[in-house]
Amino acid sequence: MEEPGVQAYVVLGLIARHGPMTPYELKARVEEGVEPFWPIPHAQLYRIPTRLAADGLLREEAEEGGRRRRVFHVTDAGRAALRRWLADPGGPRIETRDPAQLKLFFADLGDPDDVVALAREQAALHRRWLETYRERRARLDPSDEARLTSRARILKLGILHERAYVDFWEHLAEHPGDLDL
Amino acid sequence: MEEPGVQAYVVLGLIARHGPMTPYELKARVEEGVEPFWPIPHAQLYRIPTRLAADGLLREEAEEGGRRRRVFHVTDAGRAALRRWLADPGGPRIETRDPAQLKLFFADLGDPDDVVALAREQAALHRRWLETYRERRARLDPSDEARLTSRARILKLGILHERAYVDFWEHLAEHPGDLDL
DNA sequence: CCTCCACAATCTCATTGATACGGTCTCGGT
DNA sequence: ACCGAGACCGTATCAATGAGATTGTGGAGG
Repeated sequence: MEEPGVQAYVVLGLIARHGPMTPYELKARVEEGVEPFWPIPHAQLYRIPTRLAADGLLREEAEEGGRRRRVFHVTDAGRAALRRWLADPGGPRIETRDPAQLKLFFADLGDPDDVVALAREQAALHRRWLETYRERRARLDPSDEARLTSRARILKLGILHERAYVDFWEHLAEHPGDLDL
Repeated sequence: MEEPGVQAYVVLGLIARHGPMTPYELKARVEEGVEPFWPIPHAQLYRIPTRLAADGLLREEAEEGGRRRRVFHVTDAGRAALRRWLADPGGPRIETRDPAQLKLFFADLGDPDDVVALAREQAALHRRWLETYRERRARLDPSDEARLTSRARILKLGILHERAYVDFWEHLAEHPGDLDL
């Protein structure tokens, strides 16, 4: 059995938390919550559970009916693997891919006005994300103790994060040429 | 000619700025500066210039000698493509892949102590990055006007960014259970 | 002259990403 | 009851990618 990749733990975790699921529902849950720190293209959400089932970490239960949906359940082995993963503070390096920072990096090769346009665009974009995170946090369900805590925490990080972006790009849009914020 | 991907503009930009280069030197420059916002596995830095040369955006010049190094030069078409790209404020969505945030997201499925260990680890990690960015900014060469500006700006963003991470993880390590920083 | 290590490029191969395609269910209208 | 439309759901396809092993070169020191 190959050591599962990080993506695998996303599906393991989602199923462990919310109960048996089809790949399509996984897709919805990933888009909802996981996307900002670990995007997964939807086709993967059909391939990964298949592999996990072959490794015994999930159990597949075919639904009847023309739309042959496949419902996946966690096995004890799956839960154990998940806990092992959570207990290990290591993992692959964090990665960011931001085309805007790239354009800023190469700004000396282009027109100075390009930077201003870029900054305006990015400021708007990150303001929108900041807003959606704030709203989500406001709408958190206060029942369900453990869930609330972990949800509030990552939203907090998202907000901190987007605030840094907004500050940076807004400042750049309004005071280009100023080197220290 | 296929529309070039983002990675292509990284090599185009680096060669346009620093002059003709071999893939190996590209690798070094990417590791130096681009990695934090657009990582590229080194093998790509051999494949991409080949393709760009086929598209006429680079020109290949084989070096003599047993070590058949290939030096790539920008063409006018290459420079034009680069400027067009820089002038367009759009681009693909920003993406982040952070295993630590993922573990935090699933924290409700594991032992509460795991979070503290994770937070400590991450705080240390991001403190180190914060330090290296600060040092780099201190060591910036004040000659070379345009270069300095764009370099200082992205370092600034990196610092803002890492500071947000450090604040978050440090706080979490010391006051787990506290929901608003 | 030989050895060792950093330098440099390429190869391989399973995995991925992107996306088109093929079904199926539901619901409103007739 | 029948139909059409659009959302829902799953799979197939295929080139591109990522990881990392492998091959080879040049130079410095013994």
